[in-house]
Formats: sequence, C-alpha cells, structure tokens
Amino acid sequence: MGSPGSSTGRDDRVLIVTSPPSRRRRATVHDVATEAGVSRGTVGRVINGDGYVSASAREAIEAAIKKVGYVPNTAARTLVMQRSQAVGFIVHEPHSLFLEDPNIGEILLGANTALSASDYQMVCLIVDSDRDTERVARYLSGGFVDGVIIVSARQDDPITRVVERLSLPAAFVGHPPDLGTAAFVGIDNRGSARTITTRLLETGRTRVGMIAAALDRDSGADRLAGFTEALGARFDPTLVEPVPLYSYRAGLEGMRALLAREPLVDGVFAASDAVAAGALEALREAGRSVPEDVGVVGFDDSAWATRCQPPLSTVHQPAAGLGQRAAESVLRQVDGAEPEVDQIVLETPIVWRGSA
Amino acid sequence: MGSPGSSTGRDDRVLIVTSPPSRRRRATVHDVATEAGVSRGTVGRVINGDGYVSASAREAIEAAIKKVGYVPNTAARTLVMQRSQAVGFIVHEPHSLFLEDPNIGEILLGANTALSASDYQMVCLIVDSDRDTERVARYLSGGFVDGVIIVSARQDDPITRVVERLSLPAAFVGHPPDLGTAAFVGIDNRGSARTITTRLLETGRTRVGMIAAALDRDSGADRLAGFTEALGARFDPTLVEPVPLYSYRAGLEGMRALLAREPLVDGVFAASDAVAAGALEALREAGRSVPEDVGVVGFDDSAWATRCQPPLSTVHQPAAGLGQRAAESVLRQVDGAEPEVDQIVLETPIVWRGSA
DNA sequence: TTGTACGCGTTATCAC
DNA sequence: GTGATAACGCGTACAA
Repeated sequence: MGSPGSSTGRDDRVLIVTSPPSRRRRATVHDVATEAGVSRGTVGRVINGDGYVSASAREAIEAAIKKVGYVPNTAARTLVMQRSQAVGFIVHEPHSLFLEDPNIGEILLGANTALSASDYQMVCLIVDSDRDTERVARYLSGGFVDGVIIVSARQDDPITRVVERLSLPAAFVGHPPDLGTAAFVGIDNRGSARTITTRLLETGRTRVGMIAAALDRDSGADRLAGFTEALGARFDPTLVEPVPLYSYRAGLEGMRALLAREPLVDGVFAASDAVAAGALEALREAGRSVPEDVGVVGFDDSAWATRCQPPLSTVHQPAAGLGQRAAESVLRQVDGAEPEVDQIVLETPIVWRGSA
Repeated sequence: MGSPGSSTGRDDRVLIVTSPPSRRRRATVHDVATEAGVSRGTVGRVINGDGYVSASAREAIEAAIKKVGYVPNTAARTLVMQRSQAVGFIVHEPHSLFLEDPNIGEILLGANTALSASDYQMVCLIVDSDRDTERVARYLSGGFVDGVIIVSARQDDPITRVVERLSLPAAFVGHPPDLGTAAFVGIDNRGSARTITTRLLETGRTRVGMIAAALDRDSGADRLAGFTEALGARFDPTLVEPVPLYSYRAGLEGMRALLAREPLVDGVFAASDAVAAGALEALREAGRSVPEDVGVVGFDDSAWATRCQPPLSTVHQPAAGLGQRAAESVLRQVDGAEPEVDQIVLETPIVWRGSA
C-alpha cells in the first residue's frame, strides 16, 4: 500500500476514517484507472461509450469496473455537465386530498412513463408543510432537477416563484399558474361540466341540483360555472349545495342537506365521482332509487365510478395523459424550446353508465 | 466585459453560449464575492453561519446575495460534503396496487413528516418497469440520497442488491427483505389475523370463511396463516377463497364464488378493507344482511372501513407510524448506527364497528 | 489511441 | 477576521 505521504495528495483520503463506522468507500474513476493500468481519461471514454479505445484497454477497464464495483457519482457528473437527467414532480396538497384524489396517482404514473422513456429520473417531492415548501424550494434551486411538473400550484406559491426566478423548465398540471407564459396542461372543467349537465337535463329532469365541491379552487369554481351555464334561465341557486372537499364524506353530507332543503330534486351533478358516491349513499338512506327517482352524474371517471351501485355516468378525466403531456412539455423545454406554445387542453369524453 | 482571454480561465464561461437559448446563468459564491468586494472564503463563512466575520463584511455580502440572486448549488455541496440531506422513498408496485392501496399514501406522508423534522428532503422514486429499476439503481448509486426507505421490496430485487452493495442506510417497510441484517418496520400480519378471526368466532359464527388475497406476498400468506391458526381443528379449506389482489373487485368476485360454493357461510374474514367492501356488495346482491346473517371483518382500517355500510370491524394498520419509524431508522443509520437493532413491529389494535 | 490538465461550485484548512 | 488554496469525482479539450 505504499508508505503514508509518499503518494499524491489525492490518495491520502484512504487513511481518513469517516465518523460512520466502516461505511465502504465508493470506488472512483481513479480507482478503476489504477486497477486497469490506464489513465482516467481512457476510463471516461469507455464509460461514455465514445470510440477510440483499444480492445485490450476496454477489456481491462471493464474487468476493473466489475472488480472494484465502480458506479458513477451522479452528483459530480451533474456538477460538471450542468444536467441531472432528473425532473421533479411536485405535489402540493393537504393530506386528505393526496390520499383521496385518485387522479394524482395516475398523473404521477403517466409522467413517470414519459420521463422514463427518455431516460429521465422522476423524483416526486411532497409539500405538506411550510417547512417542506422552503426545503423543496432549496432543493430545486440546487440543480438537482432539470425541470419540474407541478400539480395544483397555489396562487403566489413560493415554489412557483422559485421556479420562475430560476427560469427552470416547468409544466403545470390541472390548475393554471398566475403567470401566463408558463406551460400548462389540463382539461376544460367548465365546458365538460356544461356538457354533462346538459346531458342530464336531456333525460327529462326538471329539478336538477349540484353538489359543488372546492369552490376555492379554480376546478371547483369552473365546474359550478359550467353547471350554471347549462341551466341558463332554469338555474336556481337554492339547488346548489357547496361542500369543502372532493370527498365521499362531503358528498354524503352535501346530499343530505340538499334533500332536506329540496325534497323534490330529481337530478344531481356531483363535482367528482367521490362526491357522487357519497351522494348515492345519502339517496339510499332516504329511500330514493337511482336513476328512477333521481339521476346522478359525477366527474373524473375514477375507480369510484364503476364500483358504485349503479355505476356512475361521468366525465372521463385523462389523468395519465395529463402527466404524460406535462412531462413531454418539460423535456421539450429542457431541450431549449419555449414554454408558451404548450397550453394543452385534453379531451374529456362523457361516459354514460347507469346512474342517470 | 474586458477583452477576451485577458482574465482568468474561470471567467471564460461568460462568453460561452449554451444551446438552450438564454437560460439565465446561476449566480455562484464567486459572483457574490466579487460583488461584495471580498473573497470566497468570507462568503462561505457567512452562508454557513460560522462566526468570525466583521459586521461590515456580513452586511455587504448579504446585500450582494440578494442582488445577484444567489442560491447554493446543492450538487456541488453534495460532492464535497459527501452528504445530500436527502432520503429516497422507493415504491415498487404494479399500477393497480399503487392506486388502490390506501396505505402507501399514509406511509409516504408519515415518512415525509419525520424526515422534514430533521430537515431532510424526501425524494419519492417510482419503479414501474424494468427500465425504471435500472435507472433508479443508478440514481441511488449516484450519491443523490443518503439513505432509502423501501416499500414492498421483491425477493432478489436489483434495487435491494444495489442498496446492499453500497451499504446504503436503508429501512424496509411492510415486507421484510431476504437479508436478515437490514432494518425492518412492519406489523404482525399473522398474529393480527389470528386475533380478529378469534374475535369473529366469539360472536358465535360456526361457518367462517376467508377471502384470501395476494397469497404470493408474505402479507397475504401470513394473514391466511393467522386465520388458519385461529380456527384450529375447525379449519375447513373449502371455506378459503383465494383472490389475486387486495382490491374491491377481487372481494366482490371472491365473495360471490364463496357464496356459490358454501351458501351456509355465516362469517367472513376479508384480507383487506377493500376486499371486505367488495364482499359486502356481493352479500347485498345475494340478499344477506350484515351483520345479522353474515359477520364480516377486514384489515387495514383504511377509509373504506368507515364508508362501508355497515362500517367495518377491522385491524388498524398504523401506516403513518410505519413511515415515520422507517424514516427515523434511516436517519439513525446515516448518523452511524447499526441497522440490525431496528426490527420494529408496531401494534395493530382491533377496531370493532358494526359489520360483525 | 492515450494521457494530462483544467474547471464545475462548494466546503474546509490553512497561513496571514 | 480574512484571503488563498486544496480537495470532492467527473467530463473533456488538447497535447502527445
């Protein structure tokens, strides 16, 4: 092993014992090079697949890599390349929504598929407290990701501001950010709500209400707006029951309240499938049969839709597609494209089942 | 500005235009130093809060940081510190499970809370294809994370092997790895299943069956083993209906099959709440009332349990606690502790509601 | 074809 | 108190 101090400064570290007891030191390109009896440059050429290496050298190096168990250090590579080959996926939701919202999981998987195809690593970051907000902002600033996909951004969100300041390639899913120049992929909540409400009216209902969830978010407000438009002159505000969340429980309680106030209601647009499922339960309690006495429609076409009794008529939300398109937009921007062209609105076909 | 080539090599980069059109160059410590008219060393001292800086220098530097919009480059910091202040959370599930399993979300949130409290960034990595497996393995090797929490590892999983080879601090949640030395946090599936089955028997049922899901995973197999133990001599294999997944649909179809084969069944242990919810639907179809004709118990105490009609008697699974304990174990190991002491089994209280 | 040397942005250790 | 300067591990022009 050579006497201490005789070799270059670089090798001194072998003698330094770090505080965690005996965590094995990582092999470096340097180690591979000495093991194979070549220089670091040649090793680099083999690793990156750039030609101009003799067969003998390549062989020796590949053997050495296996022997010392070399794995490239991504942090170093990121530093020198100014590229991490990673894209962040930021989820900023209160607990309940993260757990209940079936769309987020699908958006996540859709984005991952697209990124994976381009050999990018998706790193999902959860923002669940103020402390998280700050830390995630630091993380993004740190150059660990080449871009971000943001689900449900807040107005004037610190994270959005950081992204803007770094001019980090970004795509917003579902809820548009306040900056008009950013890429956005989503659906037409208002138009879809209008369409399915119209469809519900066409089944001959005369007293159609809505359980309107999450009016503080644009998706919630837009769905109510579409509902209002569809009814036109027939719109009656007393038939709208606002509830806080897109949840089963909100639907259950909302429907109970609506029934108590308006017993004659014969049609309901629930702001999401989970809400609709809760509404069905309330109707069952009240002895109303669906769709005979009351027609019910939902929104999302999530797993709820098919497991309800009767299965829900609803608006199909292309969640996986949203994630995929967002990922593709980010990758385009990483390659130098301008974001403003990416204002994508995906189709939302109506799926008609038995509940109306 | 200055004439080209006249300054040090370091400043040449200003002249180099990278291919992405006009992405703003990041400010560095160097920039801050020149702006404030001090050296890099002093700037470093201010950033890291180490004392020994004059008030005037500190003021000038803080102003400069604001002015040039400096944010530390985490990749560089990781490289020199050999620490990323990040912990990976690896989810390795087929689509359906990731979307349906209510526990994963809670485990995730629990882990994030614990990591966040120690100012660690949690990065969630999804493994959804062979390609993902390889890329995630590379990512872990790259030094981007100081440790990992692994949910549902496979036997002989490439990721597990990489973790082992790097001796990366790790904690396995739910499904124990094949290596006995690793940290593990989970529940006693077999004991819990035995307890709740016994409890169901005590309500006076005489023909008790089980819808046994996911027998290819140890959780599924263990729950069946517990059920078998509880019945002892009364165990009758024809009352066990195996189904592939912990899903609503599996429960629905499993219960139909069980009823067709054994119409006299008066008690059912469903391997999860989702399965139990499906079973309730099948019983309703068949005109059996719960709990009068048939007692039903589940497992997980997830959102399903309270939204069923009647609400489920079930085994409470402390999902958030699992995530939290796993995170704490990883953090301890990052600080140099040995993993083997962390073989944690959390309590699973029985929650008795109306379904049995 | 291969080796050398420099720089990526930090932190940390020295002399001054 | 403060300013040089050596690492960290890797990519890559450039020289040999």
